[in-house]
Amino acid sequence: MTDTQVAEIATSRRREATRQRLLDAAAEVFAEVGLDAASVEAICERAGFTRGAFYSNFATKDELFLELAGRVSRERVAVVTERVAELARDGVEITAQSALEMVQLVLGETGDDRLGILLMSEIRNHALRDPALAAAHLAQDDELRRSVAQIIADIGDAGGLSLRVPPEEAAGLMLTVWESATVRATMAGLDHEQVRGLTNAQLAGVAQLLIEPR
Amino acid sequence: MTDTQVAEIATSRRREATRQRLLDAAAEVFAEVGLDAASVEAICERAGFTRGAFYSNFATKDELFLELAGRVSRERVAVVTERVAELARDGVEITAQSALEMVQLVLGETGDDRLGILLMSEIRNHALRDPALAAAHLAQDDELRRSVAQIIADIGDAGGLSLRVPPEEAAGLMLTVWESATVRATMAGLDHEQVRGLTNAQLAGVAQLLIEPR
DNA sequence: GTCTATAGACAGATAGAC
DNA sequence: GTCTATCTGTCTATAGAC
Repeated sequence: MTDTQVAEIATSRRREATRQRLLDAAAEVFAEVGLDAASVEAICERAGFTRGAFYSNFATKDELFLELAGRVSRERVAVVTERVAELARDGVEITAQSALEMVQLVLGETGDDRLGILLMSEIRNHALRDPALAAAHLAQDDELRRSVAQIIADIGDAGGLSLRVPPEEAAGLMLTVWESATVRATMAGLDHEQVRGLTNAQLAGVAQLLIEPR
Repeated sequence: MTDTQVAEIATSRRREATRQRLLDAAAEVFAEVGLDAASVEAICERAGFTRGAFYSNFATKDELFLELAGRVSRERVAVVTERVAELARDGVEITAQSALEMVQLVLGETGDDRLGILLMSEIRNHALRDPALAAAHLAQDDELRRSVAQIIADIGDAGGLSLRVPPEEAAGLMLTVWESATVRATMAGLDHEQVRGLTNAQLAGVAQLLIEPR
């Protein structure tokens, strides 16, 4: 390996760190004031850089937002798929009233924080007007649904309970209710724990609806 | 009545018309580009006024947005409550498979257009960061839910079918699914009819879940 | 010493408010 | 139509990592 290659790696390491810090700062600022109201200046200030660093790393604010949106969605999917993996690893062992278990598994520690909720809302809002963003958003949403569907199917098999709709539909409904509940609770000004409690309750109710009564 | 009084009424009439035109124009522009990106200039141009007229009627852009948000929510509620009234007037007459009827009644012709969807998303997004807007939004949402719950209860009584959850909960779920479906379909770039079709299908599915199997 | 990521000033454009 | 504030994106000099 030549000296220049070593240098390149070192610099790109530093560069990558700068990128990440800018993305983290942007996430905060976007969540606080929204994409449009967030100035590049404010993002840089939060990250501890000046605008030179910004434009050295991103062509425009939109480009940064796009990358951030992707990151957020991927993280969301990752958390849930991790749960699927856990489930498969430990071997599922669920009893009759697994409605609540299902709930816990779907959102588990995913107790999305306020920042995450605000960011998702911001992304959704912009996706309604930006076809490219919309496509990416919908694709990642589908992936999330498939992951949740997998969990639900596994639980159904293991617990010996039958669902009134296919796992995919059940997953879609659960996710819809989950999002709606978190947004409403956050809007009502509740704190993290309360948001989670309310969301759990809502999800438990839907889970009961989804289970075939015997 | 004196001449000045007549003049005053005429003036306030004209003023009111100006306000409404500004609000209509703002609704369009906000839906198109979002609250922040919508310049007062653009709103005035759309309405056929100059900025002078704007600041004569509204103190700030935010004030106008607040008023518009209220108007949009009230309209939404009005459409649904009107349906409740119709229902009571005509006398309900629904048969076994009233799942779809329920759907039709809930959204009926409410096939919210693209503009309405974008506006609601914009309002929701801002309500997450503005407590005052959030309170108003949640209150109107509750009112809407109560109206729908009323419809559902009526249908339940008339059709002799029992629901697996209280009407309020059923209404909440239907509305959640309704909103989610319209947003997703709109995001996918579907046209008005397709959005409605997809939303109807989703709602029909949920209605089936809500009905007690016999 | 070289190289480049970053700082910070700068220009052009456009916003809101009156 | 004006005035002030602010924002974006560019450009150049430099600090600091190798």
